Amino acid sequence: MNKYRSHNCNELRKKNVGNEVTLAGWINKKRDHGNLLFVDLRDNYGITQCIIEKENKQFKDFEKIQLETVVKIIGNVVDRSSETINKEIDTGEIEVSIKNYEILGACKELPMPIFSDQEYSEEIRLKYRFLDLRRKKIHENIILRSKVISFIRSEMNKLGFLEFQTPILTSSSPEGARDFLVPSRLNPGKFYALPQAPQQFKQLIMVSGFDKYFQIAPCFRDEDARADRSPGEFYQLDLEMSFVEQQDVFNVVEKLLVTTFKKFSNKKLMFGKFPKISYSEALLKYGSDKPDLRNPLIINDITEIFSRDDVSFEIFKKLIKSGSKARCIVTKNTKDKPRSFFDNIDKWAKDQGASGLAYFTIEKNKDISAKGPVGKFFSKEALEEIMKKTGAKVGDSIFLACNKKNEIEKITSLARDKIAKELGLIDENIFAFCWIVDYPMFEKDELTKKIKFSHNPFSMPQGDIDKINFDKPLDILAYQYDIVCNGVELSSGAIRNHIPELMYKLFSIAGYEKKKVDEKFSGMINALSFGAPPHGGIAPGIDRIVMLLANEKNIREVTMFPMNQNAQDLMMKAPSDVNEEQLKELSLSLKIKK
RNA sequence: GGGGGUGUAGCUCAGUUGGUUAGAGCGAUCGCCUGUCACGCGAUAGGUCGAGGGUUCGAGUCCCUUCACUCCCGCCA
Repeated sequence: MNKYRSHNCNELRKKNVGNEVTLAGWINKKRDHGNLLFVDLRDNYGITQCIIEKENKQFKDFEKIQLETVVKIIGNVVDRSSETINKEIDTGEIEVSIKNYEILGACKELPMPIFSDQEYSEEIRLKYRFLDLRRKKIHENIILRSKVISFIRSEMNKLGFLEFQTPILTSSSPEGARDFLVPSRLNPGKFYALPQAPQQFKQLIMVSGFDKYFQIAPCFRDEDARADRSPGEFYQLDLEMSFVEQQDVFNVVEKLLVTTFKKFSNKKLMFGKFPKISYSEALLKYGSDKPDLRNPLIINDITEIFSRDDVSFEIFKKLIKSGSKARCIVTKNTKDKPRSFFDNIDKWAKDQGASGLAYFTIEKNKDISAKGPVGKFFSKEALEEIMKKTGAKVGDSIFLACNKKNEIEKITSLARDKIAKELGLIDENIFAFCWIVDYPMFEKDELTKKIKFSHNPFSMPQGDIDKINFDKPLDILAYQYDIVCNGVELSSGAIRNHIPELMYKLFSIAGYEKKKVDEKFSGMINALSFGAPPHGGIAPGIDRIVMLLANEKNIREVTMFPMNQNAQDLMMKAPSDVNEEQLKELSLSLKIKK
């Protein structure tokens, strides 16, 4: 026992009654009855009720102590009478009668209450993060994060993976996100970059013969934030394996995620074995490469219907002639939904920048017919064809949109979420994982019309290498894959291209000359020509995994010291100015736009 | 870079068609209270209504500009 405490605040039970104990913690709450004062003393482990009466010389002083003051309390554990037992807390059967106390850490007037379920502005929370972190929910989230990470570590160790650290100061890479740059003092005018991910290093670890690597790796990307995306930095479970095919990586990660999610959440897994959905199928059926599979709605392409003579929906017909697609979402048995339900969704779609969503409901009196603003444009036969194609039945409704491929994917994807929410189709108590596979190696930049890597330039193209048709780069698929859970992109990975000639070839398609590749990826391209094993890996996002497990919508809720949306740390006041001396040492001068 | 939301007491919020002295709960301070666990009761203090400009006899409320926070689009291989 040290001088601060003999027990923590969640330790004392009935068996301790009669003991003299020393507790230390924060004053969570006081209930002052004038001649009798209850104090809830809180620490990391729990709460113990302490009590002081006016007979105690220190009573008057104690009454005045500010909440959140840190105190040491010496007292006797006493039994609570049956009617005063508090079942809400673990120590609720006893209380500590205060003999003596001592203030260990005084507390000023608080900018925000700690013991409260109130929400506070992000600004206050971030500025006083150390206070915010005392609050129950977020305190528990951070503890959960720690437990999840150490569980993952031990599982990875059991699976034979070795954990290695890779450099934080490395070189800038031309592909991908914007780099954070760090000026070099010893090399004036030159810059390090913080790693966007340890991508090249982990491949070099494979070339070095270590076989299986992992790391809870910090990653740095200078891009704008989102609710599920921290500005600046985040963590990945980075892993890489030698002599593996795609399925080998899947086996490891699937097992790891299933055990992790079962251990840390009560929610059910929708699939024991993650379904595999190709990128192109995902875009067609869900409008997105990160579909929420809890949502049963499916998007159908019905472009062909509009070439029929007995369909007179001229706006769509015209758009389709100029290259647009028509796609629809069927909602089951919605014939009795009020007109406002449909109109609200149409209005919502317009708010999203789409031209709206047309709709009709399939009815049958004598013949099949369609009710709704655009129902009249479809003949009985056309409706029957739509029903055949989409599985729609009498009583179901159909929402339609028509636009260019990219646009229609975007709006139908959003509409799929929106309609499911309106109809309450999403079971919040489920985790629905899936693999998205068969990503294209390249895509066309809409602005520049140039061919560029669609994801990771180091991915291995699919098929027999000798037979790949490099003249049609957009048709080349890659051994590139993502894991998606409940519509959240959890990780992406690939089987890597370990053949230098093939790498040069692919980079040349994306507009990089051999010289440039040698220059920008010198470490890796060189290494690959000295006996590189076939290898592959993946990197699940730790923050997002914890976010799903903690049932939080915002990544800040599972991050100990997050930055705000403008990538500022309001508590530490980062980023900050530096003095002339520092700049001079780095051979830098500032030119700031007004 | 673009679009939306929010901004009123230390904190969370209310504030009507533009109309007297801008309110409530929590917190703070003071007083009363021996079984509370969101203790109770009474009193007091606490406001540049984010900032600046405009319209008006009169602006928390209407208009313009701007700032902060946040959500989304772009971006994130």
